[in-house]
Amino acid sequence: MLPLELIRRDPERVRRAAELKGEPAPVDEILKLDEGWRAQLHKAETIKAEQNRLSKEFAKTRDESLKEKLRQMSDEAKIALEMADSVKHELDQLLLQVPNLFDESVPIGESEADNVVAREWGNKPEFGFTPQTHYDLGEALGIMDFERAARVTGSRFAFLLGDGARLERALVQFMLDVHTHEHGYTEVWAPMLVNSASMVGTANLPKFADMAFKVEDKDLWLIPTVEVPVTNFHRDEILEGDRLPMKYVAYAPSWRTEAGAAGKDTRGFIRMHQFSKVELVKVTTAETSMEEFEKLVADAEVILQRLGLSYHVLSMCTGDMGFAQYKKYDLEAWSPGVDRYLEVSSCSVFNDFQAMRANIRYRPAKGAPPKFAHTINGSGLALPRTIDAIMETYQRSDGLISVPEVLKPYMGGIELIGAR
RNA sequence: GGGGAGGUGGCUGAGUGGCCGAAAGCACCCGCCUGCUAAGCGGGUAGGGGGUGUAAAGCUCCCUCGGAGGUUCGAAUCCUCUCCUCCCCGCCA
Repeated sequence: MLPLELIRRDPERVRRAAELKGEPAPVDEILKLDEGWRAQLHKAETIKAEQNRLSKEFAKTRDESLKEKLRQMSDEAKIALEMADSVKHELDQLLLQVPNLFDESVPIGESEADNVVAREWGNKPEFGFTPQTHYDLGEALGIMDFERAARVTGSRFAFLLGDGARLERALVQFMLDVHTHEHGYTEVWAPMLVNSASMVGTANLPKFADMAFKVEDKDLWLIPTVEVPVTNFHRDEILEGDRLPMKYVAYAPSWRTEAGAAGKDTRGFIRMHQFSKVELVKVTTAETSMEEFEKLVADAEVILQRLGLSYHVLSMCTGDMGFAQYKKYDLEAWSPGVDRYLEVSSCSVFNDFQAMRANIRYRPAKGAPPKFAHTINGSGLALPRTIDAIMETYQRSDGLISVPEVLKPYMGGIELIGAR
């Protein structure tokens, strides 16, 4: 969330950011409630101060005549504080609904059509035949099964089998190895259910409740991304400034309801209710966050480069970047079978937006007052579409799939996927 | 799942109704001392919010001892609920 103080001081800036993001922002209501809250709080605290003073006097003098008056003041103070609290509560709820500001470098725009290609890498592969889609290849080779998944669970789930399942496992291992050994991230194995406070911390609540699966009768949610438990790992903590940036990499499944995506990407291994993801998370300072963000994006790109996949980096425009993000890049891998780019990573910097919600702070120096941290995260990478891009890029005319060089050690040395 | 013990500042830990936002120790910071280091001596160091300051500082008030309620003029301390941790028993991959 944004600091109340910022909204007081510069409401116009907040309004403008919200407008360009296409998000509603209850700035006027907030300003009004803020004024009311402060007036009521002042009133309540005045009564409370007097009550505290007289109560101390009573402790000394034991003057019984004070007692009845104190009893009354106690009630008055309680009511006044309750009134202030209820306004503050309302105010806090509204604050959670205000979208983040955005960086100067973010392109202004309304939809995905306005996103800007920041850079491209690799050449789109040429085939002497018409390339097949990953789902045709996968079903023909018996390594992907959507039909049985629909029977066992429902739509937007998949079984991977044989070399397909192994490819998924190999990719996870490969990505984790690169990020831990070469990029200096600490591997994390995280809970896959989190409580509501954590969901609020990363801004998945209250706004995006319908995107996540909720456990019945419990205050637990299936993680829509492992970013949620990993970022909340430091919730309500004050970190030592010299330990920053904290760098984590976590592998976990993500669960999403995909509400609002009806009819979109219904074919293939693209938009699943459950998908694996290797996620990068950083907690850092205001001074270094933009630089650390660019480095994180580069760390994710390394995976695509090593896999030999052609991709481009999109700088997301204001209207397409989302509620909580301060700046965001999407990495999209070229998938010749479906003949389009598939999003395999989304990398965002949040400034202190999440940290304020999750109360993650750090002490810049010994004895200095704590400041809110900056949080960053990005996929490095999401599995299904990476698998799609590999299958489609490395397919052969006979319908078998070559194993990318870097994955061979992770695939037991096999050269071809689907060979029997 | 049953029984028991606990949750206090960066950490350890004392505190059973007002003198407590909190002893003591550790850690850390500033100063003194010392040829250097260690030791020693003196001082300082929780978080959040409101008001007042152009800002910072300062001053001042309010809140916070896992969380939410309650009793009381007054709660870290008493009561209820709840979450978490530890120990014993049972069950289980």
